Amino acid sequence: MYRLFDTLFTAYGPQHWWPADSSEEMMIGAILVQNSSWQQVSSVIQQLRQQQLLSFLLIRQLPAETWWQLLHPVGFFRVKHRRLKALADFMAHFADQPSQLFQSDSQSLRQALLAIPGIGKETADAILCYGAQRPLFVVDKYAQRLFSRLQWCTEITDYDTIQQMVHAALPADAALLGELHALIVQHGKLHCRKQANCPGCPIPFCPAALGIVS
DNA sequence: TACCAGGAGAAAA
DNA sequence: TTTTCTCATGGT
Repeated sequence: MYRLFDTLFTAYGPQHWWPADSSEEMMIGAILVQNSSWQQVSSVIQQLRQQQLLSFLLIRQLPAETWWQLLHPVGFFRVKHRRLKALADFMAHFADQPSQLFQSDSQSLRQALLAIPGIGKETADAILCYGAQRPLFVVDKYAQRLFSRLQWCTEITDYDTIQQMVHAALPADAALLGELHALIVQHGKLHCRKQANCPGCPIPFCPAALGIVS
């Protein structure tokens, strides 16, 4: 796992995740990016920032139709508004201050986030890692695909097993685990796409890149 | 044209 | 319990 991190870091350099100006923006972005490209989400967030709409309060106050229009470019705009609303309702219990929410220990924080409709393990761990600086590896399709091609797991290995594998191999360091996830996403976009044949893959020990397996 | 993107949850089997 | 379907726009 260290070798993978070093290889990816050498190839791509620091990724500077999560690209957000505040924890509030980070949490909103985590919902918006679900099953969507960051390119689309980034432009929407930029618009929201310019209009000073990146606020849990305004998510609660403005009518759904307004948010549907604002979120339209990222897709799933009705679903994502509903999820943002659920998150904003939850944050009202913490005066809309992520810093208040993040005072809890990691386990109860994760359970609380997972209890919010629309926040699953990946989104919860992203908020914990990048928002609250907790040492949790975010498992996504890119990680599963890469580890599968490295023959460290299969394509149906579940989230918890993959996460535990990474946690067992690396120190409990939020910056390190966050950087690894970001590097894997960057690598996935460039060389490890779903139906790609890994052209130009910088991982010398990847069986798929070597053509050993498909 | 078809596939895919920094998922999650409900419904069906 | 596991698999399938739904949500939806935009880039490649």
